[in-house]
Amino acid sequence: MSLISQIQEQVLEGIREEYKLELSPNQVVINPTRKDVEGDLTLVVFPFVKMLKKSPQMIGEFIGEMLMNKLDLIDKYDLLGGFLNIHLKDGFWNERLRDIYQNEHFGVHPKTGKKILVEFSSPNTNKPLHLGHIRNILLGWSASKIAEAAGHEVIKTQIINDRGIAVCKSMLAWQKFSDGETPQSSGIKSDHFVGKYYVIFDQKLREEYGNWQDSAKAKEVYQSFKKEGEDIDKFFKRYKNNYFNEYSALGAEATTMLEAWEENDTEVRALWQKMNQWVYDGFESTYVNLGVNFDCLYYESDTYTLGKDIIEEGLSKSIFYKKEDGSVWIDLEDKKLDHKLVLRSNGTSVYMTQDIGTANKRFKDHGVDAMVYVVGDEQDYHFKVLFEILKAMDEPYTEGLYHLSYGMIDLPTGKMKSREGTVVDADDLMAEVIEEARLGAADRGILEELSVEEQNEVFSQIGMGALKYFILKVGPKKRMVFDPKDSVDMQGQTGPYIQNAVVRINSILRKLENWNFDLFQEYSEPLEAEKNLIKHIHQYPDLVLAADAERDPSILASFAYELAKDFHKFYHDVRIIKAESEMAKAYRVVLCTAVKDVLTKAMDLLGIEMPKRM
RNA sequence: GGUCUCGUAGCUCAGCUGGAUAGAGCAGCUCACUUCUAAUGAGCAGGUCUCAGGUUCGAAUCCUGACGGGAUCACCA
Repeated sequence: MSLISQIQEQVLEGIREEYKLELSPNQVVINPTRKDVEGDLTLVVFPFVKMLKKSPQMIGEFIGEMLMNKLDLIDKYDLLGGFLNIHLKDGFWNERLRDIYQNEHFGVHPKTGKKILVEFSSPNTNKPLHLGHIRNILLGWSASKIAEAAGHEVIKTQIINDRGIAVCKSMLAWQKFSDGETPQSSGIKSDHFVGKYYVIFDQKLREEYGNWQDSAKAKEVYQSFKKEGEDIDKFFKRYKNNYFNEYSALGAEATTMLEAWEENDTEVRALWQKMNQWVYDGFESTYVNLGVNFDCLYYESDTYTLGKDIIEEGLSKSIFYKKEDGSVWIDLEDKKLDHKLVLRSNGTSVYMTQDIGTANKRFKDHGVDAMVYVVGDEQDYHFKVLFEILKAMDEPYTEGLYHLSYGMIDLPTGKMKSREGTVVDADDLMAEVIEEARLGAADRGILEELSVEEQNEVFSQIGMGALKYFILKVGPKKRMVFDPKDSVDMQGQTGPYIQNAVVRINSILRKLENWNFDLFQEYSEPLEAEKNLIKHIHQYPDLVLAADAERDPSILASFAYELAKDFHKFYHDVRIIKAESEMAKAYRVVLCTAVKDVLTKAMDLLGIEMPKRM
């Protein structure tokens, strides 16, 4: 039981005995004492004033005395206004430090027996990964690591959107315009190579569309479909998708190719496999550089027909209803959502159908207790509907469904738009931050004794640390602005700042010649700065649970920063190797080691590695 | 237009289920390396927490409304 809940219990019991009043733990508000006030924990007395009809002073005295008598770990208390500040005994903190130092599983919670599937990344196979994917991947990875630390078994997965009209666009463009060029022959990274043809398709389509706009047919279309007062340019901008479907030769070819794919045409399938393999090879190196991997994969080409049987089942149970045209719908008005299509009138699936089927398949495959979908917030509505449908179907896993929704990333110049070429490419971005780390290190010339390989490893750890921290420090739900200049920053609240704290500790431990662990026990009056660090570290296991419950890595990002900050200050103010006594030295070595271990663990849950030196 | 979401310092962000004087970083201005790594530390300056009501001992936090961003409302994925 955590310290705070232990005290809460005691307060409840005390009030029960004295006042015959039954309260719940969340009515007893206990916070860490604010920095500028003496004490360790603060109990807010105000809520009791009304309930007990006594003055804050009297209640505070009562609770303070009662806690002093019942709990051995309390040194003293004082009352400031309606706030009861509790001081814990130094011995208490020293014991905590020893526990933390000796427990290599500190912050790793006992197994819960729960199995969680986390889906993230889930790219389309027509273009390379970009900054948006990076946020998704970092969140998914971190949420997975946090869930593991919270004691759950985690299966990391992604659904690869490897089929559909977008994929056919790249394929068709390559077939028509490449002259047989390959990633090997062109020297372009293979996923970028495929992306290039996706862009080419769009260019050719636009050319074709532009020419068509001068035709008589186009004029006719404009006249009959334009909105009141809409000028011709605006109209054609809006009409592009219709053009693609109804008039475009390229559009027709792509659609034909999609149909051929669905009919298992050998040639089309062979092309599809070849180009998708290029994409997968490219993705793989991006994933390796990001330091992530998956336990299992789902492919949309396998799952896109799933779900129809469940729709049938739902129809027979009257969860869905059929319209006259044969299309199938669900009415979610009582859930404050509207009617939603789950099967087209021609009997084919929509996105929702697949997702229903895929959820069931995953449950059958893995028997999971929970499924987490890391998907951008533009799909909030989709997931609300999906989860409601699964609940209506009374699937056994619906309690554990969670949409880890995150906000889009904006650039300082505005939104990322693939059409306008403002999308930040994942590989380019990583190369940039690593290069920046290299330049920073070159200035300082501190890595010279390392081999080239070791140096490269460090550059990559620092650069990626900066990038990952920059993204993960922001709460997932928040739309964030990504300024490339700031993202390579390595000072202040950044990944490298935290890494640097650990590197400084490494340096101390390297230079340390002898010290005696037994003397640690004899250092009985720790400094405020030392107690501060212990208090800080002590919170870590609870924060892992909080980060898991909220599915919010930024909780740990803030924690690591605050701890590193306290350590940097401590390092500046207090001698460690040349401490005033052997006892103090032993104590501080233990403390530094604990700080280093906890920082390393917290950052590991964010997917950030610690360099040996920097 | 309906629904959802966000609005905190010049900029990027913290601020837990309501609690003490709203915090960091960046940018700006000072200062500190013969010391265990200055990718650091200390300081100055920077705020009507978008606005208006309400709930209460107490509101950046909860409720209502307005304003301003964003998302979404396809037999697209």
